Amino acid sequence: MCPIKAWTRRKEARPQEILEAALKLFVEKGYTATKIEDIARAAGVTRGTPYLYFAGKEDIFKSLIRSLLLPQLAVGATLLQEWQGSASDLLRELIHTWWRVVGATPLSALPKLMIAEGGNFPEVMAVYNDEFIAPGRGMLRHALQYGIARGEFQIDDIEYAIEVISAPIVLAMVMMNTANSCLPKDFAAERYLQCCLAVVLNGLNTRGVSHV
Amino acid sequence: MCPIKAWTRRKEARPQEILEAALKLFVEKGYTATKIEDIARAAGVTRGTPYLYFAGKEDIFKSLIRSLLLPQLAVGATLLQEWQGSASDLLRELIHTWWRVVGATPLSALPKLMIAEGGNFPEVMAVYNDEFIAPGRGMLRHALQYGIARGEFQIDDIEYAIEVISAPIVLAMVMMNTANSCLPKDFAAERYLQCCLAVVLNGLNTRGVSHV
Amino acid sequence: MCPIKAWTRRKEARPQEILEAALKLFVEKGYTATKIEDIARAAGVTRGTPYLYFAGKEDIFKSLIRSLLLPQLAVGATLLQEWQGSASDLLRELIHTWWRVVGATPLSALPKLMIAEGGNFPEVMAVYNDEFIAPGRGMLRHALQYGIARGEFQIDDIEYAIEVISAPIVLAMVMMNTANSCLPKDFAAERYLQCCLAVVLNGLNTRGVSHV
Amino acid sequence: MCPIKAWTRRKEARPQEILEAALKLFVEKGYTATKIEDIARAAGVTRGTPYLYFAGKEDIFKSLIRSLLLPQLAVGATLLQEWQGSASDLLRELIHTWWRVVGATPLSALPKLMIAEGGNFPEVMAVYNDEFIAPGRGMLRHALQYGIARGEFQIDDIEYAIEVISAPIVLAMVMMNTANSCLPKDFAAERYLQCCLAVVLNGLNTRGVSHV
DNA sequence: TATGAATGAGTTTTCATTCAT
DNA sequence: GATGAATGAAAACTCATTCAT
Repeated sequence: MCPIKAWTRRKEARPQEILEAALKLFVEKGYTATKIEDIARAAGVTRGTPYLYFAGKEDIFKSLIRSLLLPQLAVGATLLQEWQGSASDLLRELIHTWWRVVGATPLSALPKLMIAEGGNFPEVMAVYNDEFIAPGRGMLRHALQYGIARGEFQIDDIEYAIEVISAPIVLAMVMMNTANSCLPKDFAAERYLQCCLAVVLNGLNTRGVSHV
Repeated sequence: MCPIKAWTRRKEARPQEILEAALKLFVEKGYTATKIEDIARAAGVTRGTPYLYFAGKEDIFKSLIRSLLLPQLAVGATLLQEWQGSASDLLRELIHTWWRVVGATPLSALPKLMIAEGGNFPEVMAVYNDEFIAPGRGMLRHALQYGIARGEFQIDDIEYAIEVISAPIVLAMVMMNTANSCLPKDFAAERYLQCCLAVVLNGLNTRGVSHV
Repeated sequence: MCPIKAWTRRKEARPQEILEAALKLFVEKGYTATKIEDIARAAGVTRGTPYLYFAGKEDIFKSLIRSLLLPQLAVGATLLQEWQGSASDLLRELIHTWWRVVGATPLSALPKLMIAEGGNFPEVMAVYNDEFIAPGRGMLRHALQYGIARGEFQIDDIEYAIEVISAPIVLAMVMMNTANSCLPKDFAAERYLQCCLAVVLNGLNTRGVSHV
Repeated sequence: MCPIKAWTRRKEARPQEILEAALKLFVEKGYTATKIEDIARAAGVTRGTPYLYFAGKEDIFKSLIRSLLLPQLAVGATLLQEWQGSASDLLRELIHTWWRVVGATPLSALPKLMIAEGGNFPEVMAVYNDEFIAPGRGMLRHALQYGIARGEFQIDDIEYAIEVISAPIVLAMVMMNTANSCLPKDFAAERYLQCCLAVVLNGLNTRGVSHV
């Protein structure tokens, strides 16, 4: 009825600020456990303000995912088209690009978000699968097939291999967004990717020696 | 009054039934989004009954994690102590045992549960890390060190390697508990593990040939 | 979280009590101005209880109208079928019956309710028109046509006459449900109906004398 | 800067436009269900503007009623003073004047407004009764007494007769302001008034014949 | 004057928890 | 032990009102 202190800033960045606050909290506490007022406060506004820009909590969630997903359309697809070198290097490049474009950005929150909340938002899950997961798998698939064609890779089961190769990256993104996760302290992304590629490309076994 | 009184007193597995129902729903919808009444109905009882066995919703969650975790203390530790063969075989054995004991049981729900809800239950997270993650990592670490000592494995960064190797298994467990996940249809665990071990042990590169 | 004093009564009459409280308040203050908590308190329960029986405020309103309307199906239709006497007496009988069945019961609240809120509930309005207004008009129409056929009534415009004849009754019902209405103090329904019928049947002009 | 500055300063009919918009919406949806922003938009201004002219929503409502009521003071009182002819004709004249001055103008919205909202605004209701209803009833009373004095009318209960005679007019005004009302399609006011007067003056019974 | 972003009190609605039966 | 009606604290959402521009 009688506001004590009215707004001082008026930005067109408001919606973005709200989405950023929401992302942080949804990732941290989950969708249902996050209160609108938490989001509002984290965005520096009051209870009613988010409703000026979004229809409600669910709309905030969906807009959030959408705003994360939209810029992702067609990323690094050119990388694959033009590649001339070895499949190993292509895979290295792909993984590093992936991390730069996804893992080291707010996008890295998506996997955790969708693991935790996807079941409650089937349509959002479908969009996520179609526009984020599927293209990513597609690129990996392309690289693996390229390696097989060159006689460089030997893979029995491509679909499963895609899963195996991407899992360390995905799980790292999840863990980076999880407090008290079991990730080694001072997680160094670069070294982790190196380790990941070393295992994936060469395996643990010492080169050329079969201990089986 | 009525001498028959066909009132088959419900077995004392009541608490267990409630926990099972709760596990299913917590995994499916998340902790906060799951209503006590949902749990009660799924367990075939009414709203008030869970409170006869548990102090409240949070107690159900904690009891649930505890009941999953407790039987796990010291599993397969003997495997490691007595192993005589190759490190590759030890790793194979370890992974398969892990899947049998965890992946193919209700325990497989734990990772998703803790990813989604761990942030809201730090103490539970701590227990999970201490009693589930740490021992698992410990066994993997042991196997890797065994392989290094035998000159069989070459690993620069053991802690990261542990993460890389376990990620495909963990993520598979997560996906198995996620509706509309991106897992390939008709996921065949056994073949997936094979693929996983093939990559981890030998890498993608064809044996003995360096394309780098 | 910790109810001080739990319920003492537990009735199946609860929904009815809530509807009665709601009727009183809706008529008194209007739909939007009536708070769920008002209804709850007037029904002797607390905020949450109405939601055990109704989906929400709108459902209470619709259920209310429905519960008022349902018993009305086919009322006094028999009166018309069997009538042998004069049309004047039929009209007298009809008006008195109408008052007894509607005007002197909670049903008398309907006209005011629909005048005030019908615009916001078009479907409810349609039901009200179809099941309450239309049958009533139908009976009046029948009586007037009966009178015309007998050469007893002379009416140029039946539809408008129906309106003219029913208006005093309807408006009386509205006013009876309006605080500080302009109805004469100590409104005596019986005398009002007499007056109404006197005017309608004989007009104000002294019998047989034309002052026009 | 720009010398043209085609910024046609909005006429000072602003408050009037706001009241007109408010009248339309209050009648259509009710006071509480009408949002200030609805009114503002309908008046072609924005949320804040009504507050430049009115203290708040309630003030808009009261100003509205006042602005409708004020011009009504002493309307047609002269008609009564100077009448020389028959009482029937006086009544005819009165009813037609009433319709012209009230029924065919925005004033016709008043009855519905007061029926729906009067209970929440007792002071407004009092003003309405004193300045609108009472004078109207007074004029009718005067005409009826004139007719009785002339031996032209026979009326047992003047106050009730006033109600009976005015009800068709009042209810017509209410219905004209109600969407989906049960009024016959293409309501023709003039014919309705004729019908009304025919019934009121002569009754339904054929002249001079008693069927009772 | 006019705007419209922001506020925050007030309502609706949900649901964990209690307790008479 | 079990039930489920009822509670009431808390969360989602609305909207009259304010005020910097």
